[in-house]
Amino acid sequence: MSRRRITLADVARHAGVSGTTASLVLSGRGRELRISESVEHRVREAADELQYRPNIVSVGLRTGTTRTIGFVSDTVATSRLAGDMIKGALEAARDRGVMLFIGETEGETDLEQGLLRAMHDRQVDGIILASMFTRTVKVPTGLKTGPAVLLNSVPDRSAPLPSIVPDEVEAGRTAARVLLDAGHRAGIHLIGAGPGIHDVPRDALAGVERLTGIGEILDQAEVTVAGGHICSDWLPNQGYDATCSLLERERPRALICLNDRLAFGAYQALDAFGLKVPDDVSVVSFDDHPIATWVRPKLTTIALPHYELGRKAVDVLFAEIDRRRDDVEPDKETYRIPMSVRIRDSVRSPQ
Amino acid sequence: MSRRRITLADVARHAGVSGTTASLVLSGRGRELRISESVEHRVREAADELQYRPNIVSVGLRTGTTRTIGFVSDTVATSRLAGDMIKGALEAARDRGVMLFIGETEGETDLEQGLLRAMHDRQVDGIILASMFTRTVKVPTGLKTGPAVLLNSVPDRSAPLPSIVPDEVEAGRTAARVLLDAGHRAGIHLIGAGPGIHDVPRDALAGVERLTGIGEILDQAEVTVAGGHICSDWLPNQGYDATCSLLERERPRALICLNDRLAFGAYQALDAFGLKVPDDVSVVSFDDHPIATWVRPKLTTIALPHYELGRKAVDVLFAEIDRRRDDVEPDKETYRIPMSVRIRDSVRSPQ
DNA sequence: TCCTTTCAGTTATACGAATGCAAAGCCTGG
DNA sequence: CCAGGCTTTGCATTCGTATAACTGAAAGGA
Repeated sequence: MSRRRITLADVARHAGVSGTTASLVLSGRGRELRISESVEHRVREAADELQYRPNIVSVGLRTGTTRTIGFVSDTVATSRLAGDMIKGALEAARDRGVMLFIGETEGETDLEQGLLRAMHDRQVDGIILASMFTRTVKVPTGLKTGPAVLLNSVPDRSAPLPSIVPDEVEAGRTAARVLLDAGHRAGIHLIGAGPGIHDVPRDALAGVERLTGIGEILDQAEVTVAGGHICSDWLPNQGYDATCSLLERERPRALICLNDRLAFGAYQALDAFGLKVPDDVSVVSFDDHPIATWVRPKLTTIALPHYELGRKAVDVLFAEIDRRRDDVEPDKETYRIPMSVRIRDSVRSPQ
Repeated sequence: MSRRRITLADVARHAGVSGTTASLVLSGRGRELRISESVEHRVREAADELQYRPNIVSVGLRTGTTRTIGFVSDTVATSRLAGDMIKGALEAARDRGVMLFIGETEGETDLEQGLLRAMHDRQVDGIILASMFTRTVKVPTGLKTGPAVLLNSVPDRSAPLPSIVPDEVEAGRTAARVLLDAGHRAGIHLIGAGPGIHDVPRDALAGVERLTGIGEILDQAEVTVAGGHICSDWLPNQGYDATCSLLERERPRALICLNDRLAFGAYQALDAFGLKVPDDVSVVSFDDHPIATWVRPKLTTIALPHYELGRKAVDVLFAEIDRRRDDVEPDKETYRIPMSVRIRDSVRSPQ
């Protein structure tokens, strides 16, 4: 096909110097190692002219660093959430000249192991283990060797690792404040979880934390939640069913839906009962799924910061890589990324 | 940190043979090169015991093949479409023991160039250039060097490349047949494009092809489209507006929406006018976006085969890699992946 | 004058696996 | 008992880059 790639040796020959000299110049250490200005210039010229690009595979073999990180998630396709997280990670990586391997485990341990091994075989500089919904995970052994970060999940006691999660408790507080600020004091119902703090779908750490935040603010205001309805999955039809069964019993003034898909179902149920959002019932929700702007009226929701989560994961990972290099003790902090509210048209004061 | 990786030399030493022998055995060429059974066994034992894994970076340097491919798309986050395509590609890659680099160009040529270069620097075995909506693309120079495949786009005359696209024309035919089979003969309106074959959003190849298929079948049945309404973006609010302006003028019996998000908007408009789907108006659409199963009644739609597109791209890419290796002339075929209909509850016979 | 520094690079080697070539061991037939 | 062929294994080199160690010449100091 096209002719052979240009190597460092070609550049050196073209500039009439040794490979070492060319290497020194191009890795920017020419100055400190006393390469003369003229030689430095010659080498740079030659590299430019030949369009030299270092072969990263070779550098990887020699130095052990490949400017490559792995992004392993349990599911990439389930929702666009993953997409935004990957996008954030991708951009942060690009800023550093680093490439991203991606892999998907589908929650299966052996696939996960295989993937982590495949990545280590390729000498990745670090790994991001991402989860598609916030939860506690057992850290796989394959992660304990090199630099790693948990994204959207926190480690159980098995191993300390830095982790990045959305600040769900604060999001819960925000949601409650939105309703209080609008003047709601009664008839507030939860859709998807509650009323107890542990009435959440299995492993749904986000649920627990959102409820915690909600409860905290409502308690402070001495407002009590009128009721809650747990759903096993946070999907539209469950939101619909839960809301219907609520509406058969009583007339709520406000709904806090645990995510936007539930809220979408709730909209449908309210519509079926001839109730208007926000005149009859206010709705506030979580995630800022695209559908939140598609429904009428548009949904006020507390946004998951997927993009920022992805970016932050890369930042923390590189900090971790640096501390390992410098032999500093590893990070094990949990970074909470703020979730900001998107005020739209689904909340109004009662009356 | 943990102790040094096990290398081939360790295995050889442990088995009491030379590196060559160990290499031969482990690369499966022991038989053909007549390594004795006992030695072969010893080497395998040693490799097992030490948990040897070949360092792919090294192999990459030596052989030039890294068991890695690049997946470059214009946007990964815009919709979940990308997610499914990546998922398909990922699984097909995993079946081959290959890893995937991903990158995003955001449609910018210089980012694209940088990415392609970064991938070549890492000696990828091939590249998939994916587009998030079906269109014609100018093949970037960086792709002409190595094996490459176009996904969800076709090359312009600048260079021949194999490409994978959904079979949109046939999808259009299917949509038309769905309505004809239900007995619709009049009052069929298009939302999002039409009535002319080139009344589509800029670059929306999918639009042209869907319209072609629709027109073909309706013509055969001597049915004429009652009207069409082009939308600049295929988003819910545009579907809403288009449908509202239609409903102000006349009463349609069936809508063909050019995608599910438009259909969602159409649902809202129909609802606002007090019209019921499917009793008053049938709706058929394209894509099979998750929302198609969330709306009530569920939407009959012709599904984009994202997952299959991703898989096929990897298959074709590897076929291409093989033919380059064997010096066979390159592939330049366009592979059309069938789009299958998801019959749900939004179509009923008129009357 | 002789020895030490500094300068401005170069030579040699390593990273881990693959592979062409050579050679050692074994067997068989004369 | 040995030549010659086959079988089995090892040595040395290669991929492209980084880097420790070294060198030859000039300059500086006693």
